[in-house]
Amino acid sequence: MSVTIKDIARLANVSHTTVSRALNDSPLISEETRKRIKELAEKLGYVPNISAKSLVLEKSYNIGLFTSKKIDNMPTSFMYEVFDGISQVIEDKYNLVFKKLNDTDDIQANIPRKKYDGIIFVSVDVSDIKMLYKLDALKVPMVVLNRDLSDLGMYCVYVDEYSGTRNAIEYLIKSGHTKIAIIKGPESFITSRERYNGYIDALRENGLNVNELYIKMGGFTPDSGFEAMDSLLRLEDRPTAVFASNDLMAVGAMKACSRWNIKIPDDISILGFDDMDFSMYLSTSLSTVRKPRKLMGQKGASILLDILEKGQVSEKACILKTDLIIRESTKSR
Amino acid sequence: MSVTIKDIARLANVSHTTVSRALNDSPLISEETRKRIKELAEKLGYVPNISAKSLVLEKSYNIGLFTSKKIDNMPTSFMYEVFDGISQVIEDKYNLVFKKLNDTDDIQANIPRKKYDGIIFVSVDVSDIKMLYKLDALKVPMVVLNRDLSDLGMYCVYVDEYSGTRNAIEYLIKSGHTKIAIIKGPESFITSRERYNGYIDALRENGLNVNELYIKMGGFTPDSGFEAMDSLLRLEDRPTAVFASNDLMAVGAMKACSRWNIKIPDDISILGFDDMDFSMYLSTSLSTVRKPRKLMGQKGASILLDILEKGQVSEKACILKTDLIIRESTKSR
DNA sequence: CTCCTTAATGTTAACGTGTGCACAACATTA
DNA sequence: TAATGTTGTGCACACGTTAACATTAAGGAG
Repeated sequence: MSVTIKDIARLANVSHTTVSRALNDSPLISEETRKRIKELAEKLGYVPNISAKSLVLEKSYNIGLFTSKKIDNMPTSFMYEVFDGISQVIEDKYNLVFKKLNDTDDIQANIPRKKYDGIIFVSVDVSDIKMLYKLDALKVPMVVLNRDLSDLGMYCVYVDEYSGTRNAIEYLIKSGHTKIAIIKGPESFITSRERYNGYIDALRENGLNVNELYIKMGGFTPDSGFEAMDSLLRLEDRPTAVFASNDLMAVGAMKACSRWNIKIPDDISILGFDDMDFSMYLSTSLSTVRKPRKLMGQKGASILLDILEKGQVSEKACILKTDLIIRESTKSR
Repeated sequence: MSVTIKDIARLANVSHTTVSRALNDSPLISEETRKRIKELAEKLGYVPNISAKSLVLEKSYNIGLFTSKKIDNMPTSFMYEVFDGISQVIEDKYNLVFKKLNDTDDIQANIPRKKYDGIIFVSVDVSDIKMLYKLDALKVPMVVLNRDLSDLGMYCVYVDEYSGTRNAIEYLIKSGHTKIAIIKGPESFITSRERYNGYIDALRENGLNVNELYIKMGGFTPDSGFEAMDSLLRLEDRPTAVFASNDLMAVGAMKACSRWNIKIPDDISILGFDDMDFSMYLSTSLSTVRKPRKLMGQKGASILLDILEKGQVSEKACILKTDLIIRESTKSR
């Protein structure tokens, strides 16, 4: 049996109420008793019973970290890095409870109000919106990561993928490329769309035509990048630069080039997105757009903590910037 | 305010005890009332208050997923895949609470007994043993992943990295290689040691000398693989095959080769370990040893669930096998 | 009809914590 | 000196649930 405030109370010759107050730094208690009780508690190795606290305070000390099943189509490291950032900020203040949700899941039944003091939702797919609405209806403080939903009044932390891509494509244009292809990510992924829009706008606003033949579908996996690149290389009029919507597809694309005996970057430039840990060390190191995944987790967590502890937060949305990293896989024309 | 068993009791004209019994399928209740109460509960959208349950049952419904800070030196996808396997098995039965521990952390204070019904510890570094002893002393059911500690009477699920490596090296030997180098992982990592031992024994038992010059240190990162390979290529008598203790270092090693204009696999064969999602799609696809990371998580979780729910489990240790995947980066002599 | 057994339900207490209210001791003001 | 304010502490209850024990009703055996 572990030590309770009643045990401490008995030994200190006070009521358990006094102990409770002393340990919670209530102003109603004299400095002297507070010190005495705290020392005693420390000595006895007192640890508060979370269940009892939860029951009376209507707090669970749980933070739900949710995402959709679609996350399985993302590179495995993505979720972990976000996660890592979050848990760094949360520390021991809350339990971080991870769950993959289906949009068919009954959120009302499985995510009861009482179970989570706050929610961090990592959104990857547009269809997540259904779940987000349901979660929002629970009236539990929530922060959405990886997607801009400030219009709906939700707190969100996301990366400006549009500008990130646009800058990258503009860099290629400035380097003399005019025939620039894109390998898109999964149709329904938010990041895919943003990156695609950045690509399109960069071309348009620099007076370049959008060539439908240069737009290929991919699935964020190396093999889809391979296939897409393969079909680009079959074109009579090949592009001189290819933007792969993520590094994993860029790897596949590079492999296709090596099959066709196409030299990177001499024959074709390749640009990725994400900057994964291996990207710098590919045989031809990959130029890419670095996305601050861990930082996104940290920001999201600290906003949620602000809401939970201070009851308010300075701004509804936090937008993070990417960095363009130029390595060996891109070259001027 | 949410619905409680007392609310249901009032509406059903029974005592709250009856409701509790009905919902928990107690044999003390008539089939008829059980059905009636359950329907009513469903209709009212009753959700049990976990805190109250926890308080009286002395159960937290939390499972701690712990690892050491050293995990940061592992490829980011490793932890996530293990994690993913675990949460697949745990489902909604427990909360999965992730925490990185320092060996300086006061485990007695931070991981109180009551807080976790069970613990899954992912061990990467030999020094983790200190934490494991402390955790074991809490007398909370625990399963250790990625390491054999059955000697200490702990439940464990791990991969036979020794045999995996040994088979891989023997494959190289059978392919005619005699000058085989290794790029080791971080000195204190358990997997590094197992893989190294597999390498050494494979050479010895096949009558090959162990050449100290062919043993290089690495840190499981691409750049360390690059450096190690670079120094191997400076040798007068170069190896004809290199075993990189993980795929990330293999990537770095391949880059070093491309800098030296060394052709893989014609001049040198490269073999990795892990089989990461991109390994198959490197320009020269990587031969490697596939490690069932997700499966390890699943097995560990199901053993823990058995302990928690059935009170016992068939076997203390579960050993998983690797697969040797031969691709383009290795070639016979 | 009485006594005993059994099945179904109710009564009450308990888990560990926080809080509204009451109260005592003491200090301040008029 | 009486009235009022301030400070520190304790009492009793509440939170939602389970469980030991008590009670009731019904049915069967004598």
